[in-house]
Amino acid sequence: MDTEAPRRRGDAKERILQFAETAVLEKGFAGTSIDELIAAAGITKSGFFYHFKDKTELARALLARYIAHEDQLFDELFARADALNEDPLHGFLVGLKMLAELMSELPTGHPGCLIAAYCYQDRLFDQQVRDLNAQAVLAWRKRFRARLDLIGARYPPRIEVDLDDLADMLSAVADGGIILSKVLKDKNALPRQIMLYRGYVRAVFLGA
Amino acid sequence: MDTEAPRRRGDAKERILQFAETAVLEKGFAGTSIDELIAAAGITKSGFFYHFKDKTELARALLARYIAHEDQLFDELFARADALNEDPLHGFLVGLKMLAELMSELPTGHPGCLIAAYCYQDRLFDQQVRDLNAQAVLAWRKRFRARLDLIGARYPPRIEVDLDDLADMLSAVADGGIILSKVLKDKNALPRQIMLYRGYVRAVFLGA
DNA sequence: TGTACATCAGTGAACGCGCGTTCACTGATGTAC
DNA sequence: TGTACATCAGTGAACGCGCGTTCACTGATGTAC
Repeated sequence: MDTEAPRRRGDAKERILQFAETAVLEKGFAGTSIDELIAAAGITKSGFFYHFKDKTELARALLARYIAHEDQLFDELFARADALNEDPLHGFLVGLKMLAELMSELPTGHPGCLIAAYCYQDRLFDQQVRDLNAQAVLAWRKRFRARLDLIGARYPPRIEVDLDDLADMLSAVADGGIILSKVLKDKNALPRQIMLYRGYVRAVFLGA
Repeated sequence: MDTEAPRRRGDAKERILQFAETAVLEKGFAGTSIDELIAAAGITKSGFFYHFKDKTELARALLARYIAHEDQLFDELFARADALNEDPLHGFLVGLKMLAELMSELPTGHPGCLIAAYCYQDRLFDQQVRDLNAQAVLAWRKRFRARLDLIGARYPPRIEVDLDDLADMLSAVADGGIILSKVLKDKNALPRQIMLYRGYVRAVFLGA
């Protein structure tokens, strides 16, 4: 029943990042010690400082890795959704449904959004990290806004909404849904909120 | 230009709680030291341990105080909104607008939601604190669900939504909006999200 | 009204552990010739 | 193909500061008689 991956020389950095992400989402950055990460990763403290010059470099690497993963996930998910569908509105609605399903398949619920976690401890980080965080949120706004523009060109909105706000709302509902799920220990709260957002988008462009 | 309140004997506990809330929202619980709180409050470390038997008791007191404040705010705000209006739907819509305006009047934006902050470091706290957190979210669901039931009885929904989910969505949009505002350093992001939620509620019960 | 005692709201000094960080060193792997 | 050297991915020991916590004590305020 030993499911641990074998510890190959050279994997340590990625193992550190993996454990660190989980730990930071559970206990915060200041509450996560280098000692516990190296214990989990199976290297010594000096090994840690070989890979990261100090703890703030870990924070930076962690966030950059998280953002890259999320971007890739959204790229792939909406590409798959669009492949099933010509229409930009229906492609988006399918994508949102796939997103909700993906979230409900997570066996122990969503582990948390690192952007949100960092936001609630941002005085611990330098400006570079805060900028990285803001950049990620703006990139998501841009991504979904472009999609909503495409939809709006074909389906004149029935409800007057600002499309930047509607694009931001997906980030907001996702972050808020994650918090609901975590606090209530109900992993379905997040997918239900995403489906509710989907219902709003449908109502905006197709009417009630 | 000295705007500091005079330090009366006996105020120290409340001063600690005040500083602690701000600090915890900016740096997390583990990142906030007792030393900095007593320095800000102007007492010694032993004074801190006179008021709180250990640091986790501070966490508990902080959360209980925050939840009580929020509950009071919602009570008063929706009572005022209802006083202006007979109809439960229009009372709710007015209340949401007042909430959005209240949020936009905060000079430096919303300081953050302690529920969300605790959620992202919940392994730092004991079960009692986690339960307190979950209880608060469930109470808000109950509060807004009761309101939506009242509305639904008079205005049959035009869009099929689960009313518990719609009630939860206000918490989600508020938490998500706070994160947007903080990360983007745009204090209007939160009130705009609240108004967007308001638009959804209107569409559900009045149609597009 | 004065005195005795109790409680409240702290003080001051000490403690030890865990934290992030540094530095000199090393054994395995990769590269040039 | 063998050897010399460089780089990679770490090790081991030490350091000092800041952290949460304890304990014996104290001066101001409140209460009983």
